[in-house]
Amino acid sequence: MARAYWLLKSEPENYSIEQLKKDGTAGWTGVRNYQARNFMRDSMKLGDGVLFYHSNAEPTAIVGLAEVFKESHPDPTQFESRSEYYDAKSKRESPTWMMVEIKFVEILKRPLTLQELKQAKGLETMQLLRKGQRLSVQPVTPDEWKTIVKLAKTGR
DNA sequence: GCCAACGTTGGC
DNA sequence: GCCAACGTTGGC
Repeated sequence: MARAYWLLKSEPENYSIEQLKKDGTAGWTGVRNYQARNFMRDSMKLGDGVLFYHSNAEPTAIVGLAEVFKESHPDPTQFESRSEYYDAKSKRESPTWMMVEIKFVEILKRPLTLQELKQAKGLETMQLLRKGQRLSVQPVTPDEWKTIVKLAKTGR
């Protein structure tokens, strides 16, 4: 199967691309939205490309690349009663929340701000740019991926 | 199964 | 900090 592509949002105050670079890999814990979970559980495969996006940031931007390092497995924080992600209804025999792990690839030479992405040719239908789109895990098309990687390399 | 109330996300 | 958009909850 061909490599697929994704966009993951993170608030840099919570977890930034710089931190991912330091850590090398990161478990994507704490996702508590069913649609986002389904993407991680069903569709994200080893080696898939990941755009790392800083939300609630100055500026909001795609800041780096990563890839799927470990496919779907249960998010342990759902069972940790002291975690802010604790879910009392989730059972160990049938965990509600799944996660993947990602591996750092690179920090973009320059961040691609939301503003710039909105103006870029070829990204008009990108999910991230759709009004009201709040999903923290989103699919990215191969064309969008290509466009974004090229934008990051070439300046503009 | 509808839908109002409430909570969360995230750009600005 | 505001608030629009969306998801979830729970009464009926």
